[in-house]
Amino acid sequence: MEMDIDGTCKPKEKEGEQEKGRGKPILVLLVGAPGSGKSTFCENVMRASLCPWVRICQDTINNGKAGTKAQCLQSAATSLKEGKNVFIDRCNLDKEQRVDFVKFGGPQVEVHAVVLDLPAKLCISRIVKRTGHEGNLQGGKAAAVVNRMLQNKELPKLSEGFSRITFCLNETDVQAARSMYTALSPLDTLPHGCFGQKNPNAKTQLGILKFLKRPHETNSQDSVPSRLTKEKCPCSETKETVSSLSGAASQKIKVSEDPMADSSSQHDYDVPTLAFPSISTADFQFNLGKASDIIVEKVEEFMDKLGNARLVLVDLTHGSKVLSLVRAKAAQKNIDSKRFFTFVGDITRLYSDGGLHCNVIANAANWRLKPGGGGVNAAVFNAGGPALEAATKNQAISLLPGNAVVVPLPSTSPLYSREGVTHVIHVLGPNMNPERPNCLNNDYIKGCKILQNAYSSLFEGFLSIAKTQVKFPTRSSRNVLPGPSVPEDKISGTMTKSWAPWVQSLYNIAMHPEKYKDEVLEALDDVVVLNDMYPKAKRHLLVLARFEGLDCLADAHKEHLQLLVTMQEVGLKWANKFLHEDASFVFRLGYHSVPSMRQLHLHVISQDFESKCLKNKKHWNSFNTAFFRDSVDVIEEVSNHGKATLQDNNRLLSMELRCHRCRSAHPNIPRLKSHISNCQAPFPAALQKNGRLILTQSNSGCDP
DNA sequence: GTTCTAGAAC
DNA sequence: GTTCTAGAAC
Repeated sequence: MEMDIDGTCKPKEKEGEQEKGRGKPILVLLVGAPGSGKSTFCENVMRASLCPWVRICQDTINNGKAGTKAQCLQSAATSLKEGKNVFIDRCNLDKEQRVDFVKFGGPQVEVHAVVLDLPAKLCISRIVKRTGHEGNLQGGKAAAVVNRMLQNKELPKLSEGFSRITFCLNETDVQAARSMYTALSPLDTLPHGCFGQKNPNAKTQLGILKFLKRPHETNSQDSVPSRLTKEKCPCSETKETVSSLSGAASQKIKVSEDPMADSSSQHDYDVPTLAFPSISTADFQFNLGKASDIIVEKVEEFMDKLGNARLVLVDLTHGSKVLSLVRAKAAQKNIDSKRFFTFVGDITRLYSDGGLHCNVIANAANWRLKPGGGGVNAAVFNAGGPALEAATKNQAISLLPGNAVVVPLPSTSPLYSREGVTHVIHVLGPNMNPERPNCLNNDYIKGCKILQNAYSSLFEGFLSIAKTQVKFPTRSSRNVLPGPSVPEDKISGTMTKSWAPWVQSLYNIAMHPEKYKDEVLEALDDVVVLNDMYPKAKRHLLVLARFEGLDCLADAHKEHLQLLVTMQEVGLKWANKFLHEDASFVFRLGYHSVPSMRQLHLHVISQDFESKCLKNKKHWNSFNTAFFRDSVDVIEEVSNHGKATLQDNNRLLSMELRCHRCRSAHPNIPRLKSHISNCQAPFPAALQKNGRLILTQSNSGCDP
């Protein structure tokens, strides 16, 4: 169906219908994620409309604070009785949330929906702007929440009881709908039906709307008054989740679904929260009384260090013995019930099912850190998906009882996107079950100690995350050695930023190669050798410097000369090993002028560039322009001038694509790749000097 | 560093 | 309509 701005959007003016339509207020249910522009929509209509409109916003209905759905319903009833039109300004993303409002419809009231089905990206960017936080964390959280909400969205249907539904898929649609409701006079009605829904005709419709858009209309983002941008988000639906701690009286925590809703203090969504299961009491058959003692004792010990962060003990079942024991003991000790409480629910669905956001969850892991088994471990690995498995493997391959390992969760994991979990901490507790490995045979002296250690490691792991989530770690560890200080703005200012998490992996490997046995090919005192995770050629290794504070080539100075030589020697050794296996290989050893990953690393790369990981211009040019600094040249420069020359990255990385052998130019990556797979031209003369190319004697015959 | 995706280029 | 790039997300 098409939205016909010129025709149907105009109010009908037939006399008979006027009579019928008169005195029949409209209730418009806005449907959309946070940041979709619901409040702005209402405000704009209300400012120019001749009708009496009331905006009922769940976030402000309670004297400027978030209220309940019931309050919204009550207020809507009153306004409709007074003959006013009503906007219901809350997310209303599923049928269940809408049904009570639709019930207002009937001979006295008409119920419409306006669906702001805008791209998630746009909503997220608005939320980030609105909250004034430019940081990655806020953006990431907003993204996680909006994505989660949109994943579960249920678009309204006429069958729910709406007399009219207007779908807006972009800003133009929003404007059209806005003008339509603004133009509505008290005597008008709008045509019934579904308008603007995405369907095979959607493209035609958008075309028409674009065409109809008047030239003087600015886009709606510009026309948003600034006071609105400060306003809180309109859509929270407050869920009440029962959790209890303080003995007899069960305490309710309110968790708003909308992370951006303003509350007097910091919003729940922003509070670092660890959800953890009771360790060892299930399959490992640890005594419940002793375990609950240890939980409370350890929680108490960590309370002082927690700040505003929270700990939540989670169990799947109501009437869980551990939970009630812990509740009673915590109440006895007067532990702050806002920062430690218990929760009944699935630890992998705390947010989606229970409305409780926990950015970190603990897993009662097995010693192999592998999926399977049963209980919490199976559930967590299952929910985390392959991304969790891979990320776990990155951190450790096994765990001893009493220890914990923190695993940052990739955004590809459903636990991240659906639940907003950024880290999983695997914990291994003591085992009293003779059927399971490392059984302690009821030695509770040992067992208690191990369980205490397990909780200590868990909580310490959580604290380390909570701290970094407040702010990114600075590179305070650099420049530990005496020597010339390194200017912070190394090349075009790109290196002054804090290191984002993904940038750290090489650093972690360099500092703790023993934790990465699967990846590391060779670990020496000064260097670590590993395969590049995304090799850009048949053979592509990295030689990492094991040196704190040596993040990139710009950090390399005279005092690192010996290290640079060692890196080259080790790189050569591996290149020669490969040449021994296949004499047709040709290698180059060198550094990127400005690397993407932290920790100085030497690339050892075969010159076939035959790899599906080589995908774009930047990949190619980073190995085939002056951006790539040959190790031999770097050593010479550092030796002579105390530093290596670095080349401006932007220009070089976006240069045209040229074959590294014959220097012919190619329009795109696929064509280049197809060319280099056949090009047998000798390498350019400059590359053949000074040992920049590593090849066998017999292969060097291609030299003209 | 990768992944995702809109829209340019073909 | 399909392929490819470039920018933004993480």
